[in-house]
Amino acid sequence: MSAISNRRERERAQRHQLIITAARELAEAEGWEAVTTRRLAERVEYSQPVLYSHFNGKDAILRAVAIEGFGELAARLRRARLAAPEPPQALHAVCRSYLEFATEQPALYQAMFVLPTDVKFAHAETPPPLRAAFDEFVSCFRADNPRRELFAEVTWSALHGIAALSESGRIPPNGQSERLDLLVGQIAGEPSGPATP
Amino acid sequence: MSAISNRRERERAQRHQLIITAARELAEAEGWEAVTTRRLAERVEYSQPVLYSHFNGKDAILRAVAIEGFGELAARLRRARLAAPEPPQALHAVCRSYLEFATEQPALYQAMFVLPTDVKFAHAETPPPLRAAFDEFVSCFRADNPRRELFAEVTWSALHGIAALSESGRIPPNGQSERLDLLVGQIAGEPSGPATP
DNA sequence: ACATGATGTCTAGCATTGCTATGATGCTGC
DNA sequence: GCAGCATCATAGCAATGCTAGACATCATGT
Repeated sequence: MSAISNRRERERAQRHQLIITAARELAEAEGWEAVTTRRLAERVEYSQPVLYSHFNGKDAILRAVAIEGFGELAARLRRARLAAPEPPQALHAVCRSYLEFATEQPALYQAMFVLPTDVKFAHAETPPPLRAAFDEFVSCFRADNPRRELFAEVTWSALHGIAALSESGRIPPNGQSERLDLLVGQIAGEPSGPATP
Repeated sequence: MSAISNRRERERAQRHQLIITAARELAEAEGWEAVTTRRLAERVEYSQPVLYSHFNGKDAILRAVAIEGFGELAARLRRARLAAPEPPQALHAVCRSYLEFATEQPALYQAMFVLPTDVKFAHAETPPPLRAAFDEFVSCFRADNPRRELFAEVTWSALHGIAALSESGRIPPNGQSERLDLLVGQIAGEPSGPATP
């Protein structure tokens, strides 16, 4: 009951991850609308019901992909922030990293922040990696700023707007760095140019 | 061939609008995933193929709803801007109007700015109302600002981020006005409080 | 006035989707 | 070696977007 079922459990965990990875790759290659349970099952070389023995449904697979993404995003933002020499540049570095993440892996980003989800944000049951990612934004603002959480929230929202509108073709893909510079400059309170309307 | 076919054409146009309105109401009441061609057909009291004699498919209906929304949004933003006494307050008024629009009609907003679309943005074939809505943001910045289009773009993106994350439950619905005040204050170059990170 | 042709509409059906009940197969533990 | 259980696939369900074909209705020309 020990060695054998250990192996089985290991295989099962591997297959669990295989499904997540396959869904993610398929979405990244052809978009989420191409991720059907049949295609996904064929890709992992099992039949459909196997998917349902691992996940409660397609939504659960999507959620698993998203949570995987939260961890990667948090790590990436943290690296960017720690690599920045000075606090003022940290915000810029983190924001640029965020946009790069969204651009390089659009399907993953969609699963995390665009598609309907029941993952709890800003809540007690929030996945730790997600909270960690948000905290990277918070850490970009001085600890004595009583509204740093609000600043982080607005910064993140603005970045999401840029990423989402760009990805869906609603603003031109070019000019992302100009938008980034302007946003960070204004958020950091350094009006660059004649800003006052 | 004149009077009769005139009447027919009029009836056809009415039905065209009826379909758009029905789709919009149904989406607003139960979300876009509840808008199926069967339910929509039943609601307008015709059979499914009638829908396809007016639109090239479900996507085309969605696009028609979105374009209707662009017109309403443009009118609303314009009213807000013109009602503002001074230029500095115009930006705030327009931004607040935008968020109100998104909050009051979430499904319409989704069709316009979230769901996949092939409507051309910032392009030669951009629907005039859409361009008009964007221009309302541009008009909130001084004409001598050489980057006012960029300012408008970033402002709009940030608002969209706030609207989208709020609607999908990714940031708490409360606190929208604080976010709005902070965003507008920073964009307008008036750091409100200890802003510098 | 009546057949004719076109116009408009519906019934019925197809392929695909997410999901599940049922049955076959093979492994575990005695 | 055999009972029992876990594992997996086949086959099927209801619902979806979309379409072909039959059917009816109505304006028009003789």
